[in-house]
Amino acid sequence: MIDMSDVYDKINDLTKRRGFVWPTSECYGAVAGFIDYGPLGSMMKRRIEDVWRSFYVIQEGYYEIECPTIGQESIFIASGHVKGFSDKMFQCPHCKEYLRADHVVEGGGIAGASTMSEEQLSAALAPITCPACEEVIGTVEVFPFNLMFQTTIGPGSQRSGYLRPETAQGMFTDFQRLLRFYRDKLPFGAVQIGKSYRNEISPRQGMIRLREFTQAEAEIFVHPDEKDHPRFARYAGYEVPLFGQTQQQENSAPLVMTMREAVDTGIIANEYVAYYLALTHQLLVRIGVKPDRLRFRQHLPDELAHYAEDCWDAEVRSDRFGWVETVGIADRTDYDLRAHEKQSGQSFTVFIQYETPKRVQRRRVVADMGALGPKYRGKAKDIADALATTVPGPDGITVTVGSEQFFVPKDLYKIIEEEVDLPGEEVRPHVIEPSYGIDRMCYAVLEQSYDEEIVDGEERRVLRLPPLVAPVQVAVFPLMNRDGLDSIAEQLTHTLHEHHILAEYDDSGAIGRRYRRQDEIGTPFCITVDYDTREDQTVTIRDRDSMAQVRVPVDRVPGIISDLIEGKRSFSTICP
RNA sequence: GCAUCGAUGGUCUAGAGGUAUGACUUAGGCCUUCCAAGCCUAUAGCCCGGGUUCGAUUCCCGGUCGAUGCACCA
Repeated sequence: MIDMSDVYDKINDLTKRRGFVWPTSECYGAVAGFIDYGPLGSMMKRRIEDVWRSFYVIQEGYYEIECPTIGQESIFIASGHVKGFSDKMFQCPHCKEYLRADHVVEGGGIAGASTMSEEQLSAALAPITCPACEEVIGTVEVFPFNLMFQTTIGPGSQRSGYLRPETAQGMFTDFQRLLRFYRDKLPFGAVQIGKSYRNEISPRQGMIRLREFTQAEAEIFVHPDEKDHPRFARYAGYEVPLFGQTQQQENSAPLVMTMREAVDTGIIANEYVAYYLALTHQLLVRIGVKPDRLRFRQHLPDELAHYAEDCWDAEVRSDRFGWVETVGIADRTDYDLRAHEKQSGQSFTVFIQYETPKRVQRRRVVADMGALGPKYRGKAKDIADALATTVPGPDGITVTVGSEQFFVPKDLYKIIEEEVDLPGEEVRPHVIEPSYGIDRMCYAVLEQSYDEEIVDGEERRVLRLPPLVAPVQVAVFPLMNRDGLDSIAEQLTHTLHEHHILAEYDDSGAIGRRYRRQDEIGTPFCITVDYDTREDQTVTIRDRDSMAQVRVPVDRVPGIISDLIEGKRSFSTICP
């Protein structure tokens, strides 16, 4: 009935007009890839983040941390972003087009381009024709384009720093502190909501692809051999549409199945990943994503990061952009902790006690320091340490210390065979990472909430936002701004504020106009003070979606509105 | 980043080498006893920089932003 084909344009228009999202620093000309959240957008975004917190922090018990958005170079050397987050590019000398060197080389029929050096790529490109202008490329320089914003820390040192391309690294670099905080037990998790930065080459698509964006990420550290979620029962029967590798390859529809089935049949790698798929589904639906516009797509083997065991994207279908990746849920194994261990030289393991100590046979090489000392002098200690980690030969042991080799005859050490009780072992946890793009969630919610209908021959624009995320929670109107109705309405507004409800008072213009104003920004309920209020202390509550009204005593309003916002009851169950 | 097209009050829009039309919105007032009613009044605009010109919002060049395609990215 209503043409929704250019919903994106309508959303863009509405969000600009009504203060949800603005182009940034417009007075100097906006910059692509950056946006400002206006008053209502900031409020809505905050509410969405708070729903996220209610799941991850309150329900799951993973506390939130807050790390700097600028990180020193070592972090991103370890994470692989310094090296791996850059594309090797070149500029076609003829048409000035910037192109991915490896893609063009592969397109030219040469295999293995992804592992080539810049020089090799440059050489390989020379005889290939440019896919943009079809000229033979010829001599060209291949250069790395890193998606990270680089900066320097401090005035003199010129120490290199980067704006973080994801919030995740903070949870990894704080691993040992977090482990202690959670009293040395697995599993535990920490989350972070904050800004991340990627210097996209050509961002478009409004809120979908930004150079500065908000992520909400959880890093859950689990025992590598225990990927059964302790509270899996919560979501075992929860059904989710799964667009697995097989369905994608066979071009078939997503399978709807319970998480129990998905894990048992091996479609999802383990209970942890399945658990957060289901949780994500529940979360996205709660903020206003329609279930029929939501699916979980598994990464195909060639797009799966080499270290990841399994990865699923929650995709939300947009009228304008198709299926948009909005959340990524990955089992990253111990890749990140291992990388930081290597880069920092620190330990990123957890000591796990066995239930009963393990009795093991152990053979130790113990040096006779009384003999080694006089013989090797200053090097005796190093030699003894080296002995401890070697396997003895029949007559002695040859050890390497520094660049020197020493043959240590067998009478200078003793071999001790012993049985010892091992109380436990050092384990490097695996990481389960649900990573949410908050801006994309905001856009999805706006797009899917947008509706138009004809009421009495007039178009009504309404954002059918869930009350939980609507920026303004309730509006209060006096039917007439006189006869004392206005002061009663103002008083009610104050009372609502005292109940921590964001209520907006409006007495300007006809009552119908005021309803429509609130409809357009998604305010779920409007309260009207009329002449009856003066007689019997009742007001009407009007529901945004049905436009229906019920009359209730004014002193019950705060309680009813709170219940409606929190979803403890629905509008249709309100009785006078 | 390349190519094409575009940019006029908050929004939509008319327009011409001589500072701009109309509607909606917003604000104030009148009116109005529940869904953008009516009347009066007001606020508010030619994307930025340079060039041509007596004069440029209009023509030219460059930039910014946006749309589309390519490329890139997720």
